[in-house]
Amino acid sequence: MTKPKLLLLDGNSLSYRAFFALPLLTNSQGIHTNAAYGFTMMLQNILEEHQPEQILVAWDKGKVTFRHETFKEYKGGRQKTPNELREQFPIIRDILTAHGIAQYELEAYEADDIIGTLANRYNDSHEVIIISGDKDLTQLVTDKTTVFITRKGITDMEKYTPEHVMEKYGITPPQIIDMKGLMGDSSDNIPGVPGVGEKTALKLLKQYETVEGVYEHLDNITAKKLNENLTTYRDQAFMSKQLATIEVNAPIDVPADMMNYAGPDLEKLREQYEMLESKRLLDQLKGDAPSEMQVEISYVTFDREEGIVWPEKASLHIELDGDNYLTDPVLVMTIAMAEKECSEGVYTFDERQIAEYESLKVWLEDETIIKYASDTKAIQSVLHRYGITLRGVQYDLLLASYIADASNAQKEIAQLAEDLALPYEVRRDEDVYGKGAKRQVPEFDVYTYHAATKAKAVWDSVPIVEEQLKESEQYELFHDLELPLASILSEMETEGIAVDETVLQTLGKDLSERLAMLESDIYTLAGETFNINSPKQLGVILFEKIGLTPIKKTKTGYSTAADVLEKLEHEHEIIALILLYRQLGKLNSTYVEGLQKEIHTDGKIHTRFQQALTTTGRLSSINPNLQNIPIRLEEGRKIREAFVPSHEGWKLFAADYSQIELRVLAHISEDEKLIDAFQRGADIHTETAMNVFHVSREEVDSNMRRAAKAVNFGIIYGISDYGLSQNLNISRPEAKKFIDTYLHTFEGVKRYMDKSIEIARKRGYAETLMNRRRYLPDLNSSSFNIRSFAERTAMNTPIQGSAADIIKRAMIDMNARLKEEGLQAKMLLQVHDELIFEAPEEEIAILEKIVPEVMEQTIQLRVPLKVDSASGASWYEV
DNA sequence: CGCTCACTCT
DNA sequence: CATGAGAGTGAGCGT
Repeated sequence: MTKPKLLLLDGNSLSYRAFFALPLLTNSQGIHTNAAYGFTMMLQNILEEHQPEQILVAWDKGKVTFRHETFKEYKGGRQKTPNELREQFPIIRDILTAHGIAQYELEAYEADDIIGTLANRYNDSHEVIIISGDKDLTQLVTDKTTVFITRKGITDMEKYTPEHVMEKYGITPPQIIDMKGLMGDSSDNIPGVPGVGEKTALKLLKQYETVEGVYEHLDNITAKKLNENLTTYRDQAFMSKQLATIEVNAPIDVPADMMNYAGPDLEKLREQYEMLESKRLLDQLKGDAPSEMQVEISYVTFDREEGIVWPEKASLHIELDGDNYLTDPVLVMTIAMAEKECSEGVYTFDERQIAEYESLKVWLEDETIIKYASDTKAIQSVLHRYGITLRGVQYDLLLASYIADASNAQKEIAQLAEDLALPYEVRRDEDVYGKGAKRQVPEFDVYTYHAATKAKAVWDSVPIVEEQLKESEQYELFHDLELPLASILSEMETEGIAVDETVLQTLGKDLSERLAMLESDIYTLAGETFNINSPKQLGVILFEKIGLTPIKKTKTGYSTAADVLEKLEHEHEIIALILLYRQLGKLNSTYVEGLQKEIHTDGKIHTRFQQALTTTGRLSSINPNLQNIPIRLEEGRKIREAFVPSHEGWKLFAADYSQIELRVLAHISEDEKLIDAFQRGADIHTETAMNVFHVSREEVDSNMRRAAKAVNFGIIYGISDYGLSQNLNISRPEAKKFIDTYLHTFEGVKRYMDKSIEIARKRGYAETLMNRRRYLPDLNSSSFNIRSFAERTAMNTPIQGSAADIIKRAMIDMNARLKEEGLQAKMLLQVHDELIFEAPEEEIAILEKIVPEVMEQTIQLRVPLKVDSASGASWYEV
C-alpha cells in the first residue's frame, strides 16, 4: 500500500517568490494583490500536481528566534518586508483557510523548523514533500522526503532528491549544513569562514565530510591563506553550522488529523477571488477555461564562463539603474535567443560578468553573430565603457517602431510589446522601479526577470516589425540609414566635446554683475521690488501698476512674452531692461551654470542625441541640449568660446548646409523659378525680395531682404497673413499681399502646398524623400484649428523631414570617408543642418575639401546643395 | 511633482 | 475660429 502524501509549504518564502515574480497589481480598492494572486496560482499547481492527502503551510513567527541567542546578528541587514507584501499576508491566510488547508506557526521558530520537525516526524509513515523558495530546506532531503525549490516565476520548480543533491553539489543533503557553515549565507547574515565560497566549501566537504572533519584534518590543508582563515574563524564556522541547522525536534503540537486536506469551501474561495478581482481565478472556479494565456519567461544565470553555448543569433538588452546610458550603472544584461539554441531562451549576465567574461566580449564583437536590440545606441555606448565594441547589429526595436510610426517616439519596450500583442507582460519601468523620489532598485530576481522579458520581447518582435517595415517600403530607411547612424551617434556622444570651464566662469561673473545692476534699475523704475522672473508678478507691475496696454493674454494672466513687450518698448523704459534681464538671466542659468553642471571628469560635455523622438525625423539633443547654444546675440554667442578642441594643436571645424530647406522645397515642388534661382547660385532672399516687391537686384535694401527672408521661412512653415504681419510688425493686408505675390510668382510652390495636403489626406500620411512617414489623421478633423495645424504639418514635414534625411545620410557618408582617408578628425555634433568636427590643424585643409564635397554629393536633387565651412580655435570662431 | 511661461536653437 | 515647423531647459507656482 502506498503511503499518504504530506505536503509542507513554506508560507513566507513562497509569498516572497510570488510577490517578486509578478508586477505590483492592485485591485480597485487599491489593495495590492500580486502576491496573493501568485501564491494562489502556485497553490493550484501544487495541489494539482501532488494530490496530497495531508497538507500544512508553515509560517515564521516573531522577529527574534532561538537562533538569535546564538548570534544576535542572525538575519541582520535584511531588507524590511515591503509593506505592499506585508498587507497581503492576511489575504493569503484567508485564501488558505478557504482552501481547507491547515496553517501553523510557533513563537521564536521559523517556518523551516516547523517543516523540519514535521518532516522528521512523518518521514517514515508518509511520503513527505516540501515546497519552498529557500534552498536551505534541501538539507531535509531523504529517500522519503523530497524538496521542491521554486526556480523562476511561480510554476517552475527544481526537485531535490538525495541523487539530485549529489549530482548538483557532490555531497549528501545533511552536508548542505556543513557547506553553509563554511561558506556562510549572506541573505541570512550567516558569516561562515572568510575566503571560503561554494567551490572551496564543496572541495573540503568531499574530502573531510563535515565541518568537524575539516578541523580534525586542518594540518593536511596546505593552502596557506585558507588554512589561516579556517584557523582564525574556527568558532565562527561552528556557529554558522549551528545557525544553518534546521531544528527537527521543535515543540510542535500538531495532531495528524489537523493536516488532512479536506478540499476548498467554494463559496469562501469565490469571495476571496472576487476581492482579488481576478477574472482568471473566478473563471476557473466556474469551471471555465482560463480567460487568457499567460506565459512566464525563464532565464539562465551562470556562475562560470566555461561551458556557455553562445547563440548564432540573439537579442540583447542592458538594464540600467537610471535613464542616462552614458553615466548610469549597469544592473544586468540579458540575451534572448531561439529555443533550439537554449530551452530557457534567455541568458543573463551581471555587471561583473560583462566586465570579465572574455567569451562574451568575443561574441559581442563578432560581426557574423546577428544581434537584435532596442536602442542599440545605448547598448553600444554602455559596452564601450567595458572596452567592448558591439558589432553585428541588424535590428533595433526602438528605431524600427519609430520609423514605422513616429508616434511610437521613445516608447518603452513594455508599450511596444503590448502594441504587438506579445503573449506575456513586459512591465513598465515605472512599475518596477517606482518614480521620482520613490524610485528604488528592486531585488536582483525582479530586475533580472524584467530585463529578461525585454530581451525576449525584442526577439519576438523582429519578424513582425521587419515585415511591417518591408510592407511600407521603409526597411531601407531603417536598415541603411537609421541603424548605421545610431552607431555613429554613439561614437559622437562617447567622444564628447571639450569645454573650457574658465570661459564660462568669467562669463558668469560678468553676467551676475550686469544682472544685479539691471535688477536694481528695474526695481527703481517699478517703485518696488518683485520677482522679475515671475510672469505673474511682472504682469501686475506692468499692466496694473504702471498701466501699460495688455496686448495678449495667456490662460493664466497677462502675456509678458518678448514679442508682446517689444511692442510696448516705446511706452516705458522699463521694458528694454526687463527684456535684457530675461535674456541675460537665461544665459546665466541655462548656459553658464547649466553647462558647467554637465562637464564630466574628462573635461568634456557628452550630450545624447535622441534618434527616435521628433515627428519629422530630426534629431534632438539632451543632457545638455547642444543644439540650441546661443548665436544670434553677441552676449550669448560668447558661450561658444567655451567649446574648444580636445587636443593641443587641434581645431574645431564646422560645415553647414546653406538654405537646405528651401532647396528641398525647390526640389519637391519642382518650382521653376526657385530651381532656376538656386541653379544660378543666387542669394535666395534677395531673389525673393525682387519678385515680391517688383524691384531690381540693386533696389533691394536690407529691410526688403529681411521681409523676404521672413516670407521664405513662413512659406516653409505654412504661415498665415496674420502670423507674418505679427512677425514683421506690418499690417495684415500688407502681409497678405506679400504672401499672395510670392505664391503668384512661385506658382510651383503654390501647387505643392495644395498637392501635399491632398496627397497626405488621401494616404493618411506625409512622406519624405527617403520614405519617412508622419501620419496625419487630423487632416480630417472637423475642428478648423486642428485641421489647419495638420495641413501645415502636411506641407512642412516633407521639407523638414527630407532635410533631416539628407544630413543623416551625409553623416554616414562622412563617417565612411573619414575612415577611408585615415584621418584623425572626429565628428562631434549635429545641429540640424550643420556638422561640427575637431581635427589636428594639418587635417583642416583636407576637411575643407572633403566635408563640403561629401555633404553636397550625398544626394542629387534638382538643385545643387551648398555647404559653407569654417575652422577656428573655438565654436565661436567657426 | 507637474504645469506654464519664458528663453534658446535650426 | 485662431492664426509659423521642429526641439530642451530652467524658474516660478499651485497642488
